[in-house]
Amino acid sequence: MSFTVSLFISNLNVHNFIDELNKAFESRVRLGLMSLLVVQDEMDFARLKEALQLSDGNLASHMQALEKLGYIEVHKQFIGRKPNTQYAVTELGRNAFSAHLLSLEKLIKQMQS
Amino acid sequence: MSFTVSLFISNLNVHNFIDELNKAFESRVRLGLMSLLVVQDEMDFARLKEALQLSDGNLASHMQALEKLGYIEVHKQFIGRKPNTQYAVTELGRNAFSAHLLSLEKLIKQMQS
DNA sequence: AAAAAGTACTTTGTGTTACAAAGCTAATTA
DNA sequence: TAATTAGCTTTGTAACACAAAGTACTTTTT
Repeated sequence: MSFTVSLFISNLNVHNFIDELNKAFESRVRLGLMSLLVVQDEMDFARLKEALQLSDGNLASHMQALEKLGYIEVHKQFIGRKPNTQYAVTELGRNAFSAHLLSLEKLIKQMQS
Repeated sequence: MSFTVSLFISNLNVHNFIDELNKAFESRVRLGLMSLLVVQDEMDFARLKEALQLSDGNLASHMQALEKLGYIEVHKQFIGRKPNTQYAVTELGRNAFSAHLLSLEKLIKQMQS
């Protein structure tokens, strides 16, 4: 009897952890982009593209999605006379990503015990 | 100069971690299914469906995909006179999932340092 | 005996996503 | 003047997720 109960709780836990995960960060690319931006504070289009081996269009659309969610900010400037687009994570984005990693971490720890 | 070099290495690392992640386990549902099966050894259709709040069709198609990849096995039986389908993770699945979690863990630790 | 419900799907349809490839704009360098 | 750079946008395709409905067979309920 207590066996059944504990199984039920364990299943519930998994469900909760899963629900805490942020859909916006599911994909490997998004995980990579956020990881880089959280650490680097600012990175431009070319550097991100190079770092994650993405096509122009693919990177642009991922960034657009993250921007629409308010997770990153775009700063356009000129370096010398060349256009340059810098991306930075917002406070909201930083918090959301932290929460996501924390949920992942909890899930992983749950698995290891 | 050494600053530039260390940045380059850091970017490379992220790229490597991301590449190690298994596409099959990207989605929250897949993560949940595998987590449950790794811990529970065997679970049936109804329990999985209940635990993760999935529709019949959605669960069936996820399980089919995981089975096709060789990550889970299906055991059909009768309990009393009712049909019952048990799912279990395979050795391959267990290893693949472990590797995935390990890569996630490495990525997270990288972020925290 | 007939109707309802359980078990585990399959089928169908829809909307979302990922992504590559090509096009585009405006400037810059060769 | 031609090619390149920078950063997109557009277009098209294939994959995916998912709900809802349909299916087949059985069992339970009435």
